[in-house]
Amino acid sequence: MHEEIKDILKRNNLSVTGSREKILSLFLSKAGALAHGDIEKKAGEKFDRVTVYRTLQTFVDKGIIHAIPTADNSIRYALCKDDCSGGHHHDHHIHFVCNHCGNTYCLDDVVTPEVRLPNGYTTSQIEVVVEGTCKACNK
Amino acid sequence: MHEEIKDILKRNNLSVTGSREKILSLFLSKAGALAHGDIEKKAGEKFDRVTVYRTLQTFVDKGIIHAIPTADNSIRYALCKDDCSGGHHHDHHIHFVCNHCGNTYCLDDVVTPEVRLPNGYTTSQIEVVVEGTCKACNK
DNA sequence: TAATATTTTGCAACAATGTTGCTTTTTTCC
DNA sequence: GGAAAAAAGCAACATTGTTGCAAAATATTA
Ligand SMILES: [Mn+2]
Ligand SMILES: [Mn+2]
Ligand SMILES: [Zn+2]
Ligand SMILES: [Zn+2]
Repeated sequence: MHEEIKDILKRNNLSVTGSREKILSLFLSKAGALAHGDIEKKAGEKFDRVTVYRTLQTFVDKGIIHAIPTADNSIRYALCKDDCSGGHHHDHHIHFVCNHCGNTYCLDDVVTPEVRLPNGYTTSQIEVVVEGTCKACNK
Repeated sequence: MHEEIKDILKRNNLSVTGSREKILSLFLSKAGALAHGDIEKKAGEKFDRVTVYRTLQTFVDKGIIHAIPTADNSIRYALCKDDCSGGHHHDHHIHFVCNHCGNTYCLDDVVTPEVRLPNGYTTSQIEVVVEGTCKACNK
């Protein structure tokens, strides 16, 4: 596990530092997405608030994580699939926010649907966020 | 025009006040959505910042406007169609953010697409935000 | 219309979130 | 191990959002 983290950092030409290891480990040990606040709380005792911001920004720039926009206006982040490396994001999946447990998941197998726009509009990206009750909470 | 504003407020059991008239007029005179910041700037000389927040919240509660989540995490608001009144929102349209002019539009004629979720998930709401270049900017 | 009850506003104070410059520390590379 | 480069910490600040309360405006009733 620990080696995997170093691998990810090196693969992205990032130096291996405590905060990066810590924050990356948070993502790897959690299925869903993490809100900025969660990360700050869990990493914040050991690392400065500013460092958390800069680390997350670095990870987004490198294509290691991606931001998920939600209705309550609190950014969440989740790990990208491997083919996002290099600063270009290719996340063609949708996101699911559970109103019951509050978790946010990447539904990697659900492809973003086609959207027929009126004439004149051109598309560069489509974001789909579904709200509802997740698998675990429906049991 | 001014009578229309009063009508909307009265229909929603809201008392007619300066800030509500002003903010509502901003929405009626603009095709697209307004960011909170825009509203604060345009209404802020005359009204307190807190009043702007409370007015927008009131409008959302009443179903006069709805919030649009965007990737840059700045809430935008747009007028609801008439059938939203009463605090229940029924906005089954998608939103379009133009990367060129920065405007955000409700595409009222584009119905939210069906999304096939994995077994176990249940849906209560679907948000679709498309980014690209708008009609006006493509000309 | 005037008096009263209700609602809204502004203000102040505060909390939370995000940003920047600069110095010190850590990491990388030779 | 030492030099160069990168990251972290710190402090200060800016922006955004929230709350309680007194004053003002609006609605209601007589
Ligand atoms: Mn995702
Ligand atoms: Mn809309
Ligand atoms: Zn759940
Ligand atoms: Zn445009």
